[in-house]
Amino acid sequence: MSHRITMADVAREAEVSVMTVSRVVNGKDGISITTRQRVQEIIDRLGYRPSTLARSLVTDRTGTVGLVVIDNSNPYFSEVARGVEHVAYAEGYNVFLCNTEEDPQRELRILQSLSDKHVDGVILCSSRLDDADLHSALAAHSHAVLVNRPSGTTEIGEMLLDDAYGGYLATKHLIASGHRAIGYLAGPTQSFSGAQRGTGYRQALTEAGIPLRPEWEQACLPVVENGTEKTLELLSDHPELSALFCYNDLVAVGALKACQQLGRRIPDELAIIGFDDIPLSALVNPSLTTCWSPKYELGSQAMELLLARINGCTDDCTNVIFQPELVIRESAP
Amino acid sequence: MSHRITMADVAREAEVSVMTVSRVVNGKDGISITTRQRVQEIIDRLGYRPSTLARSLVTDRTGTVGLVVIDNSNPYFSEVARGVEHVAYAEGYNVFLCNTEEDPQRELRILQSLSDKHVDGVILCSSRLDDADLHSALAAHSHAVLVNRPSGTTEIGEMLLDDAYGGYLATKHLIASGHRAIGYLAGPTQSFSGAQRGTGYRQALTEAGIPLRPEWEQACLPVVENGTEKTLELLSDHPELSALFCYNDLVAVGALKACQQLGRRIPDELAIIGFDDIPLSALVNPSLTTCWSPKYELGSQAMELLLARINGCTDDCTNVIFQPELVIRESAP
DNA sequence: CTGTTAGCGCTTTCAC
DNA sequence: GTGAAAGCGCTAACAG
Repeated sequence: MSHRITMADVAREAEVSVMTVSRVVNGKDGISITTRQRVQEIIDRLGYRPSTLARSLVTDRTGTVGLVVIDNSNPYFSEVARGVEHVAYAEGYNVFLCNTEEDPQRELRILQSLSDKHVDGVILCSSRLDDADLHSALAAHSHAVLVNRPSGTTEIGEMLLDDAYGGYLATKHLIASGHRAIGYLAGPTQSFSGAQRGTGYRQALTEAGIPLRPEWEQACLPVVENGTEKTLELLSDHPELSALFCYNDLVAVGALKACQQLGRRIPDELAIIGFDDIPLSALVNPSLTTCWSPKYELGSQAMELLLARINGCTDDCTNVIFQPELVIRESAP
Repeated sequence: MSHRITMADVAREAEVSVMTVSRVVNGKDGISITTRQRVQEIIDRLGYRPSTLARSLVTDRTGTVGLVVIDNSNPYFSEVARGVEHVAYAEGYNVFLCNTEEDPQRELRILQSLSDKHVDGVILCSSRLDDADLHSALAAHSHAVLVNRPSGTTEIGEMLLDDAYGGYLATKHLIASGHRAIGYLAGPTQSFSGAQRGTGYRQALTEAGIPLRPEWEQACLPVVENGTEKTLELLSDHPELSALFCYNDLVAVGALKACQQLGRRIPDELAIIGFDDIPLSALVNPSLTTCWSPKYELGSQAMELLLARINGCTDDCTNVIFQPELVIRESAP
């Protein structure tokens, strides 16, 4: 790398001032067509590219945003990320992808580092911070959108799924099939969606006149392995369970494996419902009944909303609540 | 956002020069212990954070890197990305994640935008650019590491898997099981790994004295759906095939589905081997025999190598070639 | 239409 | 030990 071409280089070559070059670069008017052409020619010939760094220092805009997720190798998040990246690319933005790995301290440090990098905004997906930490960390950011969690303030955008309704739908489906002993593998304790889905689950039971049994609910990590472990525990403690509603599809696949180990047949000896409808759920055997979630849209819309806010939109840049849909497959027909 | 605290603010409050604050912030010596403490106290009290933007403008270092992949929602790439992000985080770097979506033009534009953002380096995973475009696009970057593709120059780092050996291993395994009519679903035509795996496939056949049949090789997109389609085509044209080596696990799962449609039993009526060993391959039914690839390590090591190069390492910052390993499961026991 | 001046927030160099 | 001056590459505000 010898020397990066600067505006001064172009200006010298074109025998104009730096300001004139700046005007051409930014397509501002108030420039004679001939100068513009001459400068543009030189820009092209020299292969000049403006330094976004220098520009950012004065405009206070970087053309970057941060996307904070739990774990990009989880198919759910990688699909959300794809949605974000897709609209970011279309708008000329670049996105910093950061994994919190379920660690609130790490999440805090990430938010800090993104602020240090002067991102124009952040998208926080499934944050595991408590309200106080969340709001203080977000105070350093001019714009933010929360996915899968309400913000409690109009300062922060939100992109939500009606998780409670999803839990309700799933549980009702199980009840309609005659199940009354239905367990819930509830996901991480700090997960807002996990709590909401639990609300829907309980509402469906109550509506059906089935008494709630707290011991049928069990927290778990949102990964296959822990799904298997917790299912084994739950079924060992409560063999009477005839159905299981799972926090997400990964956990549900874990439950599937547990049943295989136990020789318990699905759906006859245990019906299982997952959540998210990741591609995997259609590919396992038996295939998974699940609640569809608009993963890609959650991401793309979150980015749209963030952009709207960055560009000064206030009222009509509305938050969105998506509705889940039950996808019926073999594990709970 | 009212007003971001700057060094000048701290300097004023501490009644020292900006330079002194800078020294404290950067831990440089040549400062009395008392001044250092006093300044540090004020930094903490004011919550001052240095502007990486301003710093970058003078140091020419941004603490950011670009990661370019085909599609982050492909489990292979999302795992590579996790590896990259993990070591980046540990070293205080942030990573821009970009999807090319198999589009060379888009890949070119992405590389351009990353250069505009002054990233300290880029990691290009499974680039689909031809050599000329690749090298001209990389000329704008001070440091680069290629994953899954040789660079042909010591200027650019490389992180490789011995793909030919993987193809050889897989094919040999099938031959050892008595197969002689073995097809190859070869992946995208511009894929370097696809070509290499093909080389290994052919070598194994030749060694076994089995004549090569080009019509048994078929390009395909590296996704489930196209795997299904191309398998249906291939089996319809060549029903004599008794085994199939697939570019990656997604294609192999696609082949699995094709067989289900056809009522062709696996592995008895068609043996299938995939590549990469993504989590999915152990979860489908029948489970997939495949070539394991060190996805996370490919990412983490690529980032380590890039950092070494950024930090001025020249000779002993060596490229790495990983060895694949055959993972035998049900689809080709 | 075009140029000049100032300054974004920091580090580098050199002086004291 | 500490500070003053200059400048990284650009844009905003005002002149002319």
